[in-house]
Amino acid sequence: MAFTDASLVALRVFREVAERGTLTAAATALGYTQSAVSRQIAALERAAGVELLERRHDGVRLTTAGRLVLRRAAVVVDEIDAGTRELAGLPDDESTVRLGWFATAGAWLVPRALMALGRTHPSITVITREGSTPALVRALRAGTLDVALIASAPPFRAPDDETPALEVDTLVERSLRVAVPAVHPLARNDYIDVEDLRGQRWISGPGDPWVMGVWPGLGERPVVAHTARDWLAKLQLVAAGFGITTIPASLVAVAPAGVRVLPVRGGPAEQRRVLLARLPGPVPEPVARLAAALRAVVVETE
Amino acid sequence: MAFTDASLVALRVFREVAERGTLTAAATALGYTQSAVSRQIAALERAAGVELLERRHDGVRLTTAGRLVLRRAAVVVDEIDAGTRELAGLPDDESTVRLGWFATAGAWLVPRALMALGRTHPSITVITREGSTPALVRALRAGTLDVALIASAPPFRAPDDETPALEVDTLVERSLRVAVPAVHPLARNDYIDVEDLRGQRWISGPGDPWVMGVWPGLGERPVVAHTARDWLAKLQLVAAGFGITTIPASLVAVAPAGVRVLPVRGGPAEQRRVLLARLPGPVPEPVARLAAALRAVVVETE
DNA sequence: TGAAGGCCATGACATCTCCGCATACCTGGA
DNA sequence: TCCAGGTATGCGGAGATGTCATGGCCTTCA
Repeated sequence: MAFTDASLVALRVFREVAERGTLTAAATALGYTQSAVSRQIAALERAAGVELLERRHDGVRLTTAGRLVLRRAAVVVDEIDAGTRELAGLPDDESTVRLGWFATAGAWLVPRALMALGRTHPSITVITREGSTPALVRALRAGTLDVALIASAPPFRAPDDETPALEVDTLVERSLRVAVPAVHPLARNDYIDVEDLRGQRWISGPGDPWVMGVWPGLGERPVVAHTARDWLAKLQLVAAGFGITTIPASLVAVAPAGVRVLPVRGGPAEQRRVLLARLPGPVPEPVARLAAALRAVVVETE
Repeated sequence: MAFTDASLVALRVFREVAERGTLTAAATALGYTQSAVSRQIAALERAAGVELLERRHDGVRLTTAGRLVLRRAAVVVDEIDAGTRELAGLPDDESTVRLGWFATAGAWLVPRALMALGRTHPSITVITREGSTPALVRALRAGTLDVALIASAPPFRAPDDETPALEVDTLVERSLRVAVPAVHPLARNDYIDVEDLRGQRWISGPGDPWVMGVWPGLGERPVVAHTARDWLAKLQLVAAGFGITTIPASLVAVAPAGVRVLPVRGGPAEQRRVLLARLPGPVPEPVARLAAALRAVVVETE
């Protein structure tokens, strides 16, 4: 048994696992049982003669050998898929870009950029997908995305520490702001003093409230009145006066009526970056066009 | 069932079939039965939804779809093999060149070039294989050879008519000569008149005697006393006085004692070319070095 | 501290795939 | 007409690959 005896199915499954970070998730994505995926991976590892995955309590991570195999698997699977299209007489998808984005980018940046790109380069097809930073990074490494918009907060670490390092480009850096109800006392000024944020009722995202939704560094356990993943929901909750929340400056333009978005003074600067990440290597022309469109939107919203 | 469901084994088998030109030959090369190969190909065709091979009485030929699939299969199989080496911790075989050659080139050109290359570029490994022109061309197309030495006779047609056309480079063009026993009456002069070739006893290669071994265009049924595939055998037969044979000028240097190699005057010029062929695309540096070494040998033997 | 819920591995079993063997079939050449 | 060289195919056994059900491990939360 050698790596030569690996099966295409196993390679496909492996790529999916690498992208999802979990055997179970990969299984449901592929319409398999978790058991089947487990066995496929086991078979692939037997063929490779090495552990490809590091099992952890919350899923799996690629080992060094796993990353090697992933690169090969991505090429192989892509080649097979390209052959499939070719046999079907479909055009080469050279003009299709697969873009991933973090939730916030979907509210303004992505649609604007796609509109602009559609006007200037109607021949470019863009397929997009929302995802968390780890999910997007995994998808880039698995070759399932060409490019991804990623959010980054201080201390602005690289999205992952694998090799080869992703090529990361800062699209924009802005200060974090706070969204308050228009009728809220804090809405009277054109800015908010950081001290006034203490004791407020917060609307945060799901999970760790410090991660998203609550002003960082307040040092107190925040009062989280509501949690919501969706920006529209959050902002409507704010508009209705149920609390306040942090918001990136880029969403100012789409804040609904009844919401004021204000900068915060005092305390350390809370910068947020929007990154454009992709695997190192030559940049296909459609990808460059899309990147340019994204940059243009950022600049004109400046 | 879609091309997506093709199996790696099937792709490997298919490449071998494309290279050998015969299911049976591919089977023995792979250690399979002909039956297994036939089924694998059938399965691949079912997956592709198209006939990949045109069945002929003397073997198979690739259809248009077959050529498409072959290109993909070569990439995929190479990728898997590269992954295998990588996992085994072996170095990337970037510095290995796979060279194919026709029988005559093995007597002088290939060993000389390898010696020279070994002196100037000891880090380059060359793996070689002898084969007929069709076999070499198929191997190039299957991605099993990087470059091949091919013999060519008038009217100097391209080695095949598939697309993309092979990149062919004429290494040398020389006139065909005749090897006669040193004691033969024809050996008295420094050349032979074409008329004197009539009625001679010939030592030809196997198969059609006009193809190799007998002077072309004599218009008579030649008297073939012996047939031999091997140059050493042929030349020793000549030396022993059992007949005469045609010989490319490049072998003059290795003709044994008792044999004279003479040019022929009169009649149309019988030119023979040695070609260097490879798939179109970028030329890896080691391949370029090898080509240079081959050219150098040709020039210095001029 | 115990229950729940996320993850992965694995034994049991049904099914399908794939190979070798033997054989049938086709075609061109002696 | 027979032979030689090719490919296709029915048959049976071995192995690969799914599902189901279960078990173990870890973290979280009440």
